[in-house]
Amino acid sequence: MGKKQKQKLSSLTDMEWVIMGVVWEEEPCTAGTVQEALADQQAWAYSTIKTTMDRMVAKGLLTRRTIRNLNLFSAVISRDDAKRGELRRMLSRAFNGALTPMIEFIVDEEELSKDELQQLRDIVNRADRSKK
Amino acid sequence: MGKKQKQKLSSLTDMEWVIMGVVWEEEPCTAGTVQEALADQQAWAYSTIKTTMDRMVAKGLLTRRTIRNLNLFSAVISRDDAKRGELRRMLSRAFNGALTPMIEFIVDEEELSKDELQQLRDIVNRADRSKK
DNA sequence: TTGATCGTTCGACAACTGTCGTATAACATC
DNA sequence: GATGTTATACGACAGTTGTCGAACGATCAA
Repeated sequence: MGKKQKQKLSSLTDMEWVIMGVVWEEEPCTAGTVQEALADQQAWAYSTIKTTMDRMVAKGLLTRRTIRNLNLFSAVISRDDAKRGELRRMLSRAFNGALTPMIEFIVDEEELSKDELQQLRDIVNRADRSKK
Repeated sequence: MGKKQKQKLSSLTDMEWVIMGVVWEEEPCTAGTVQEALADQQAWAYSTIKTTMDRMVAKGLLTRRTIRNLNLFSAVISRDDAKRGELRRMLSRAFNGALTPMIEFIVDEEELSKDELQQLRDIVNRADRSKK
């Protein structure tokens, strides 16, 4: 089978995004590590994080490897998978699943600075060239 | 104050999107109307829809006007508001809140057909021109 | 061996969401 | 007025998410 396994299109909750953010950087890591990494932004109790991470294992977002009494967690999905999931979810809810309507919306609803517009054009041009 | 009241960035649940979809078309309308409009796609009981719409009033997504024993609901937020909310939410979770990283991601991760790419370029060019 | 520590396990609880059923109130009709 | 049809009002329940506290097991250093 090809590279497109359509793996359940994982969608993360707010807290899951925050936790994954740390895991992607530090994996494999413990709940304690995550807590420390977040200490200055989020005042979460250890058990809050641990519970959530356990649930994430149950949901297939993380894997757990146990050494002695240490729980080392690793990500099952990549950051890009997560981004893709988020993007697709948003598209299907708000833009009928298609990309161009979204771009159109952005271009005429959001206030893009000339600068951003230029950036967009650059990106598109670049891609166009490389795709040629 | 300007036109940018930052109104709580409403984020809709799946079901709310579906219901709003009908309300935006038919408003002001009753729960029964919504149920009928969805009958061929969703097998929701009347009370499921009604309960959800009542909750949406409580959340400020809909308003209710009562005439006799009739509940007429109308949307508080526009479809564009909802789109904007969805888009922003997605951006802040997955792309650090910024647009260009997302566009970049799309361009090199998603498989855009040459066609779509051309569309994108058209849109951007058009915007660029009108903005000039 | 005895604490002090650190990590784990487990159970709890309140919101919010999806989902209904049922008991009622209003109304149109015969 | 009796009756059927509608729409409403309410309460309920399970599952998910955010959030902990407390009890308990393992480690390490004195």
